[in-house]
Amino acid sequence: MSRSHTHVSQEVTAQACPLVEVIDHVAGKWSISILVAAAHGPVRFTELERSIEGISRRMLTLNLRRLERDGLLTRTVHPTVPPKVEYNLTSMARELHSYLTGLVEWAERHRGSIAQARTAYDSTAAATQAGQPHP
Amino acid sequence: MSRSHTHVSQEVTAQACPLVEVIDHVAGKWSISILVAAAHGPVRFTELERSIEGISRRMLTLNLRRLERDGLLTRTVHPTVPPKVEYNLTSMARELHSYLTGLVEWAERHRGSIAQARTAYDSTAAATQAGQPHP
DNA sequence: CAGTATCCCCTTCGATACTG
DNA sequence: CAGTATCGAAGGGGATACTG
Repeated sequence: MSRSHTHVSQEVTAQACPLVEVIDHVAGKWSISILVAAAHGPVRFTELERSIEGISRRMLTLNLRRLERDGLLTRTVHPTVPPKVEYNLTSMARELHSYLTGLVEWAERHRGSIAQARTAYDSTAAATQAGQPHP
Repeated sequence: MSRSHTHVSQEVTAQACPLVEVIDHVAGKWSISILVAAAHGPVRFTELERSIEGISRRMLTLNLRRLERDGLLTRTVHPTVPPKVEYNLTSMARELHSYLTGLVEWAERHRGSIAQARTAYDSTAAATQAGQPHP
Protein backbone atom coordinates (compact mmCIF):
# COMPACT_ATOMS: atom_id res chain seq x y z
CA MET A 1 0.00 0.00 0.00
CA SER A 2 1.38 3.41 -0.92
CA ARG A 3 0.42 6.63 0.70
CA SER A 4 -1.44 8.76 -1.79
CA HIS A 5 -1.75 11.95 0.19
CA THR A 6 -0.14 12.28 3.56
CA HIS A 7 0.35 14.96 6.17
CA VAL A 8 4.06 14.76 5.69
CA SER A 9 5.32 17.52 7.90
CA GLN A 10 5.08 16.46 11.51
CA GLU A 11 5.15 12.98 12.85
CA VAL A 12 8.09 11.15 11.42
CA THR A 13 7.30 7.97 13.30
CA ALA A 14 3.86 7.98 11.82
CA GLN A 15 5.45 8.07 8.41
CA ALA A 16 7.86 5.29 9.18
CA CYS A 17 5.08 3.32 10.78
CA PRO A 18 1.50 3.80 9.58
CA LEU A 19 -1.25 2.62 11.88
CA VAL A 20 -2.74 0.33 9.32
CA GLU A 21 0.60 -1.38 8.89
CA VAL A 22 1.03 -1.91 12.62
CA ILE A 23 -2.40 -3.43 12.78
CA ASP A 24 -1.68 -5.57 9.78
CA HIS A 25 1.46 -6.98 11.38
CA VAL A 26 -0.09 -7.52 14.76
CA ALA A 27 -3.49 -8.81 13.72
CA GLY A 28 -2.60 -11.08 10.85
CA LYS A 29 -3.84 -14.61 11.39
CA TRP A 30 -0.39 -16.08 11.99
CA SER A 31 0.71 -13.21 14.21
CA ILE A 32 -2.28 -13.66 16.45
CA SER A 33 -1.73 -17.40 16.69
CA ILE A 34 1.94 -16.91 17.48
CA LEU A 35 1.42 -14.21 20.07
CA VAL A 36 -1.28 -16.21 21.80
CA ALA A 37 0.78 -19.38 21.70
CA ALA A 38 3.87 -17.62 23.02
CA ALA A 39 2.03 -15.92 25.86
CA HIS A 40 2.23 -18.69 28.42
CA GLY A 41 5.97 -18.54 28.77
CA PRO A 42 9.21 -19.17 26.95
CA VAL A 43 8.40 -21.21 23.92
CA ARG A 44 10.66 -22.93 21.42
CA PHE A 45 10.51 -22.96 17.66
CA THR A 46 9.26 -26.51 17.24
CA GLU A 47 6.74 -26.08 20.00
CA LEU A 48 5.22 -23.25 18.04
CA GLU A 49 5.42 -25.19 14.83
CA ARG A 50 3.45 -28.03 16.36
CA SER A 51 0.94 -26.01 18.32
CA ILE A 52 -0.10 -23.76 15.46
CA GLU A 53 -2.17 -25.89 13.18
CA GLY A 54 -1.48 -25.37 9.51
CA ILE A 55 1.51 -23.06 9.67
CA SER A 56 4.52 -23.87 7.53
CA ARG A 57 8.08 -23.58 8.74
CA ARG A 58 8.66 -20.75 6.34
CA MET A 59 5.68 -18.70 7.48
CA LEU A 60 6.54 -19.33 11.11
CA THR A 61 10.06 -18.03 10.60
CA LEU A 62 8.92 -15.02 8.62
CA ASN A 63 6.31 -14.01 11.16
CA LEU A 64 8.63 -14.64 14.08
CA ARG A 65 11.22 -12.34 12.53
CA ARG A 66 8.70 -9.64 11.85
CA LEU A 67 7.33 -9.76 15.38
CA GLU A 68 10.84 -9.66 16.74
CA ARG A 69 11.66 -6.70 14.55
CA ASP A 70 8.55 -4.87 15.71
CA GLY A 71 9.62 -5.37 19.32
CA LEU A 72 6.85 -7.78 20.25
CA LEU A 73 8.95 -10.88 20.75
CA THR A 74 12.37 -11.50 22.17
CA ARG A 75 14.48 -14.26 20.72
CA THR A 76 17.00 -15.89 23.02
CA VAL A 77 19.58 -18.23 21.58
CA HIS A 78 21.22 -20.66 23.97
CA PRO A 79 24.60 -21.56 22.51
CA THR A 80 24.26 -25.25 23.26
CA VAL A 81 24.26 -28.25 21.04
CA PRO A 82 21.69 -28.95 19.82
CA PRO A 83 20.70 -25.29 19.70
CA LYS A 84 17.85 -24.02 21.82
CA VAL A 85 15.97 -20.86 20.95
CA GLU A 86 13.32 -19.39 23.17
CA TYR A 87 10.72 -16.80 22.33
CA ASN A 88 9.01 -14.52 24.83
CA LEU A 89 6.50 -11.73 24.63
CA THR A 90 7.77 -8.28 25.45
CA SER A 91 5.74 -6.18 27.88
CA MET A 92 4.29 -4.30 24.92
CA ALA A 93 3.02 -7.58 23.51
CA ARG A 94 1.75 -8.80 26.85
CA GLU A 95 -0.43 -5.73 26.93
CA LEU A 96 -1.73 -6.64 23.50
CA HIS A 97 -2.45 -10.17 24.57
CA SER A 98 -5.74 -9.46 26.30
CA TYR A 99 -7.21 -7.86 23.21
CA LEU A 100 -6.05 -10.76 21.11
CA THR A 101 -7.54 -13.40 23.38
CA GLY A 102 -10.71 -11.35 23.51
CA LEU A 103 -10.78 -11.49 19.75
CA VAL A 104 -10.09 -15.20 19.63
CA GLU A 105 -12.76 -15.92 22.21
CA TRP A 106 -15.21 -13.83 20.26
CA ALA A 107 -14.35 -15.84 17.17
CA GLU A 108 -14.91 -19.08 19.04
CA ARG A 109 -18.24 -17.92 20.42
CA HIS A 110 -19.55 -16.82 17.04
CA ARG A 111 -17.99 -19.33 14.72
CA GLY A 112 -21.29 -21.16 14.45
CA SER A 113 -23.32 -18.04 13.72
CA ILE A 114 -20.83 -17.01 11.10
CA ALA A 115 -21.03 -20.35 9.38
CA GLN A 116 -24.82 -20.01 9.37
CA ALA A 117 -24.65 -16.46 8.07
CA ARG A 118 -22.52 -17.65 5.19
CA THR A 119 -24.89 -20.41 4.27
CA ALA A 120 -27.82 -18.02 4.39
CA TYR A 121 -25.98 -15.44 2.30
CA ASP A 122 -24.96 -18.00 -0.27
CA SER A 123 -28.43 -19.42 -0.70
CA THR A 124 -29.89 -15.93 -1.04
CA ALA A 125 -27.36 -15.15 -3.72
CA ALA A 126 -28.18 -18.43 -5.42
CA ALA A 127 -31.91 -17.68 -5.33
CA THR A 128 -31.35 -14.16 -6.61
CA GLN A 129 -29.09 -14.83 -9.54
CA ALA A 130 -29.12 -18.62 -9.90
CA GLY A 131 -25.45 -18.64 -10.76
CA GLN A 132 -23.50 -20.40 -8.08
CA PRO A 133 -20.17 -22.17 -8.42
CA HIS A 134 -20.94 -25.88 -8.45
CA PRO A 135 -21.56 -27.46 -5.01
CA MET B 1 3.80 -32.67 25.30
CA SER B 2 0.21 -31.69 25.51
CA ARG B 3 0.07 -29.38 28.45
CA SER B 4 -1.66 -26.20 27.31
CA HIS B 5 -2.78 -28.14 24.29
CA THR B 6 -5.62 -26.13 22.83
CA HIS B 7 -8.56 -28.25 21.86
CA VAL B 8 -9.71 -25.83 19.23
CA SER B 9 -8.21 -27.34 16.15
CA GLN B 10 -8.69 -30.83 14.89
CA GLU B 11 -12.36 -31.60 14.93
CA VAL B 12 -13.37 -28.02 14.47
CA THR B 13 -11.53 -27.66 11.21
CA ALA B 14 -13.68 -30.44 9.92
CA GLN B 15 -16.47 -27.89 10.05
CA ALA B 16 -16.87 -25.31 7.35
CA CYS B 17 -15.47 -22.45 9.38
CA PRO B 18 -11.99 -22.76 10.85
CA LEU B 19 -11.10 -20.39 13.64
CA VAL B 20 -8.07 -19.04 11.85
CA GLU B 21 -10.19 -18.11 8.90
CA VAL B 22 -12.72 -16.26 11.03
CA ILE B 23 -9.91 -14.33 12.65
CA ASP B 24 -8.38 -13.60 9.30
CA HIS B 25 -11.63 -12.16 7.97
CA VAL B 26 -12.38 -10.15 11.06
CA ALA B 27 -8.91 -8.90 11.89
CA GLY B 28 -7.56 -8.06 8.47
CA LYS B 29 -6.42 -4.46 8.24
CA TRP B 30 -9.27 -3.37 6.01
CA SER B 31 -11.89 -5.29 7.97
CA ILE B 32 -10.85 -3.59 11.17
CA SER B 33 -10.93 -0.16 9.55
CA ILE B 34 -14.34 -0.83 8.07
CA LEU B 35 -15.88 -2.21 11.23
CA VAL B 36 -14.55 0.67 13.28
CA ALA B 37 -15.68 3.22 10.72
CA ALA B 38 -19.14 1.70 10.45
CA ALA B 39 -19.65 1.48 14.19
CA HIS B 40 -21.02 4.96 14.76
CA GLY B 41 -24.16 4.40 12.79
CA PRO B 42 -25.52 3.82 9.30
CA VAL B 43 -22.75 4.64 6.89
CA ARG B 44 -22.77 4.90 3.13
CA PHE B 45 -20.35 3.49 0.60
CA THR B 46 -18.64 6.74 -0.31
CA GLU B 47 -18.41 7.80 3.29
CA LEU B 48 -16.41 4.68 3.98
CA GLU B 49 -14.34 5.17 0.88
CA ARG B 50 -13.37 8.64 2.02
CA SER B 51 -12.88 7.92 5.69
CA ILE B 52 -10.60 4.93 5.22
CA GLU B 53 -7.30 6.28 4.06
CA GLY B 54 -5.66 4.28 1.30
CA ILE B 55 -8.42 1.80 0.51
CA SER B 56 -9.35 1.23 -3.11
CA ARG B 57 -12.90 0.94 -4.32
CA ARG B 58 -12.32 -2.65 -5.20
CA MET B 59 -10.95 -3.61 -1.79
CA LEU B 60 -13.75 -1.77 -0.07
CA THR B 61 -16.37 -3.67 -2.07
CA LEU B 62 -14.67 -7.01 -1.55
CA ASN B 63 -14.31 -6.56 2.19
CA LEU B 64 -17.83 -5.20 2.54
CA ARG B 65 -19.21 -8.27 0.80
CA ARG B 66 -17.19 -10.62 2.91
CA LEU B 67 -18.26 -8.94 6.13
CA GLU B 68 -21.85 -9.01 4.99
CA ARG B 69 -21.56 -12.68 4.12
CA ASP B 70 -20.08 -13.44 7.52
CA GLY B 71 -23.03 -11.74 9.18
CA LEU B 72 -21.10 -8.79 10.56
CA LEU B 73 -22.64 -6.08 8.42
CA THR B 74 -26.09 -5.45 7.10
CA ARG B 75 -26.49 -3.83 3.73
CA THR B 76 -29.64 -1.82 3.14
CA VAL B 77 -30.46 -0.63 -0.34
CA HIS B 78 -32.87 2.27 -0.65
CA PRO B 79 -34.47 2.00 -4.08
CA THR B 80 -34.15 5.69 -4.82
CA VAL B 81 -32.38 7.53 -7.55
CA PRO B 82 -29.54 8.09 -7.09
CA PRO B 83 -29.20 4.86 -5.12
CA LYS B 84 -28.47 4.94 -1.42
CA VAL B 85 -26.91 2.04 0.38
CA GLU B 86 -26.38 1.96 4.10
CA TYR B 87 -24.18 -0.33 6.12
CA ASN B 88 -24.67 -1.19 9.77
CA LEU B 89 -22.97 -3.44 12.26
CA THR B 90 -24.91 -6.45 13.40
CA SER B 91 -25.08 -7.13 17.12
CA MET B 92 -22.40 -9.77 16.70
CA ALA B 93 -20.11 -7.16 15.22
CA ARG B 94 -20.98 -4.58 17.83
CA GLU B 95 -19.73 -7.02 20.39
CA LEU B 96 -16.50 -7.32 18.45
CA HIS B 97 -16.10 -3.59 18.25
CA SER B 98 -14.63 -3.09 21.73
CA TYR B 99 -11.84 -5.56 21.07
CA LEU B 100 -11.10 -3.87 17.78
CA THR B 101 -10.92 -0.39 19.22
CA GLY B 102 -8.78 -1.78 22.02
CA LEU B 103 -6.45 -3.11 19.38
CA VAL B 104 -6.39 0.13 17.44
CA GLU B 105 -5.74 2.16 20.55
CA TRP B 106 -2.94 -0.18 21.50
CA ALA B 107 -1.45 0.32 18.05
CA GLU B 108 -1.67 4.07 18.41
CA ARG B 109 -0.07 4.02 21.84
CA HIS B 110 2.85 1.87 20.72
CA ARG B 111 3.42 3.03 17.20
CA GLY B 112 6.42 5.06 18.30
CA SER B 113 7.99 2.19 20.23
CA ILE B 114 7.47 -0.11 17.30
CA ALA B 115 9.17 2.28 14.93
CA GLN B 116 12.09 2.48 17.34
CA ALA B 117 12.24 -1.27 17.72
CA ARG B 118 12.48 -1.62 13.97
CA THR B 119 15.29 0.85 13.70
CA ALA B 120 17.17 -0.89 16.49
CA TYR B 121 16.61 -4.29 14.95
CA ASP B 122 17.75 -3.14 11.55
CA SER B 123 20.95 -1.57 12.81
CA THR B 124 21.75 -4.66 14.88
CA ALA B 125 21.24 -6.86 11.88
CA ALA B 126 23.40 -4.54 9.81
CA ALA B 127 26.18 -4.63 12.41
CA THR B 128 25.93 -8.39 12.83
CA GLN B 129 25.84 -9.61 9.29
CA ALA B 130 26.51 -6.52 7.20
CA GLY B 131 23.51 -7.40 5.06
CA GLN B 132 20.51 -5.11 4.78
CA PRO B 133 16.97 -6.41 4.28
CA HIS B 134 15.98 -6.32 0.67
CA PRO B 135 15.02 -2.80 -0.53
C1' DC C 1 17.05 -28.19 16.80
C1' DA C 2 16.30 -24.17 14.29
C1' DG C 3 16.51 -22.36 10.77
C1' DT C 4 17.88 -20.77 5.06
C1' DA C 5 17.33 -21.15 0.20
C1' DT C 6 14.85 -22.08 -4.03
C1' DC C 7 11.08 -22.96 -7.02
C1' DC C 8 6.62 -21.91 -8.38
C1' DC C 9 1.66 -21.44 -8.01
C1' DC C 10 -2.07 -18.74 -6.84
C1' DT C 11 -4.25 -15.06 -4.47
C1' DT C 12 -4.29 -10.24 -3.51
C1' DC C 13 -4.41 -5.76 -4.79
C1' DG C 14 -4.28 -1.25 -7.51
C1' DA C 15 -5.50 0.92 -11.78
C1' DT C 16 -8.67 1.62 -15.09
C1' DA C 17 -12.91 1.43 -17.51
C1' DC C 18 -17.76 0.60 -17.77
C1' DT C 19 -23.02 0.37 -15.85
C1' DG C 20 -27.78 0.50 -13.49
C1' DC D 1 -24.16 6.90 -6.08
C1' DA D 2 -22.61 2.38 -5.78
C1' DG D 3 -20.97 -0.66 -7.62
C1' DT D 4 -18.97 -4.66 -11.52
C1' DA D 5 -15.31 -6.31 -15.01
C1' DT D 6 -10.82 -7.01 -16.44
C1' DC D 7 -5.85 -6.88 -16.44
C1' DG D 8 -1.33 -7.20 -14.91
C1' DA D 9 2.18 -6.67 -11.18
C1' DA D 10 3.49 -8.04 -6.52
C1' DG D 11 4.10 -11.00 -3.12
C1' DG D 12 2.07 -14.47 0.07
C1' DG D 13 2.63 -19.10 0.91
C1' DG D 14 3.43 -24.34 0.26
C1' DA D 15 6.84 -28.03 -0.94
C1' DT D 16 11.20 -29.42 -0.80
C1' DA D 17 16.04 -29.57 0.03
C1' DC D 18 20.10 -28.16 2.47
C1' DT D 19 23.05 -26.31 6.81
C1' DG D 20 25.29 -24.85 11.37
